[in-house]
Amino acid sequence: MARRGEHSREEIRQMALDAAETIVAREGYPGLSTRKVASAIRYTVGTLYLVFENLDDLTLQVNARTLDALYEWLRARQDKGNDPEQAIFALANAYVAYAEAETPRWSMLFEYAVQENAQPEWYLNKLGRVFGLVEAALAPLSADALETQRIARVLWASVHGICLLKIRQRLTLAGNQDAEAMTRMLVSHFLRGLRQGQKFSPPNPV
Amino acid sequence: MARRGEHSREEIRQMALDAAETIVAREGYPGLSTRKVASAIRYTVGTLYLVFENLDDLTLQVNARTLDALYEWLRARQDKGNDPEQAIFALANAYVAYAEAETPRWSMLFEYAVQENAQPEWYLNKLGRVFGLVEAALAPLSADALETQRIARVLWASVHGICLLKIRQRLTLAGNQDAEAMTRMLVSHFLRGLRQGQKFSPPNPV
DNA sequence: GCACAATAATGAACGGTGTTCAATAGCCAT
DNA sequence: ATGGCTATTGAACACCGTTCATTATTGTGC
Repeated sequence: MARRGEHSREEIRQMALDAAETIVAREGYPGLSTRKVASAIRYTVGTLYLVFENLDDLTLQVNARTLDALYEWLRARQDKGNDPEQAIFALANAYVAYAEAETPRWSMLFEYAVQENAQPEWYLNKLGRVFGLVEAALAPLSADALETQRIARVLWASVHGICLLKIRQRLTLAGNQDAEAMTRMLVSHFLRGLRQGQKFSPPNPV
Repeated sequence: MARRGEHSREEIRQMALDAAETIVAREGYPGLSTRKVASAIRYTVGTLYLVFENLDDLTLQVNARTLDALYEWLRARQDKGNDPEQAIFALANAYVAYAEAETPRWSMLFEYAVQENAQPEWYLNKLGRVFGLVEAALAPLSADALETQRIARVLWASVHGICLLKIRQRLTLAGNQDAEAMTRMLVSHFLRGLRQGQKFSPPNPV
């Protein structure tokens, strides 16, 4: 038996999350199991259930860490110049690069099917923080904050879709163009269309 | 014991796929199991393994059926008018509508993580057929078939990304715009940008 | 009509999974 | 030193995918 009180609950939590990340990195999300995590941190399954509600909870917390890591990754690669298009390119490329560099972790964000969409608010906030980076880059293009948010959602969902295609299908179906070319096509056309549209309509359309 | 030869292999295959679809519709992909399928068709697990390689194989064949159904769904809702933008809108809305109407089946297409990307060619062909509809709608916008294919891939990956956001996050993060508004924003800006870009560069850019 | 060979179908067995909770073992205060 | 408190355990339960020796049923040849 592990010595009583050798680790605090919080220490065990961190150890478990570390172990889970290692397992996911090596075997992917399907390879993650309570028994593997428990034995990796030299505790038993029972102990895990004192710290996590269940495997879903553990999964969500691993994903939360991934969102934090992704946020920092994107922030470190931001283009702080004045050209919004350049800034968006930089973000999109950084996003695709993260998905490539940390494919299992990144995949797990979406493979873990959220039943009944019960993502807690703190988790949605972490997601929102990532979207916030996109909004910040887009802000110069629109005076309206709500409109900026909408544009950011649409654009980022699209970049994500391309990223999925790259990672999951290895671009078999993408006519051999790479993800960078695809995001460039998407972003440049979308932003050009956006600017053109604004020329002929008020900046805050109803 | 089921009477020997009561059903042909092919009949058992179809019964199993029907049963699997019902289970997925009711409980989602995670609820699918060999034992449930077997008991639904009043055979035992062993028999399933005479007809399918394993559960992955069965899953892939369910997905193949979904791709066929999706193809027919989209084809039935095509806009055969002359306006490519209208045609793309119609396809995008039909795609989102299918995802809404058949959420578990649709989700399963992506929840089933293809390890090592071992999708067989016949499966990729079915996927390609769906993309083909998008290409056909886009064809009037570009003389170059390869370019059309690339545009279709980018645009459809993007529509898919928006669709994912709608289904998985219930648009919590999309600033309450609905998926139709998002796809309209995406498609209209993207296509406007595309047309504008072509004004200033040769129709077949190098 | 009967025995037999061929084979369709079975289901127990194996090693895995998430989850629970009575039992236990280690620490602290007395 | 002892007893109580509780952190930790791990066996138990109900599931899972997969295999394959066994069984049951059939059509065939006599």
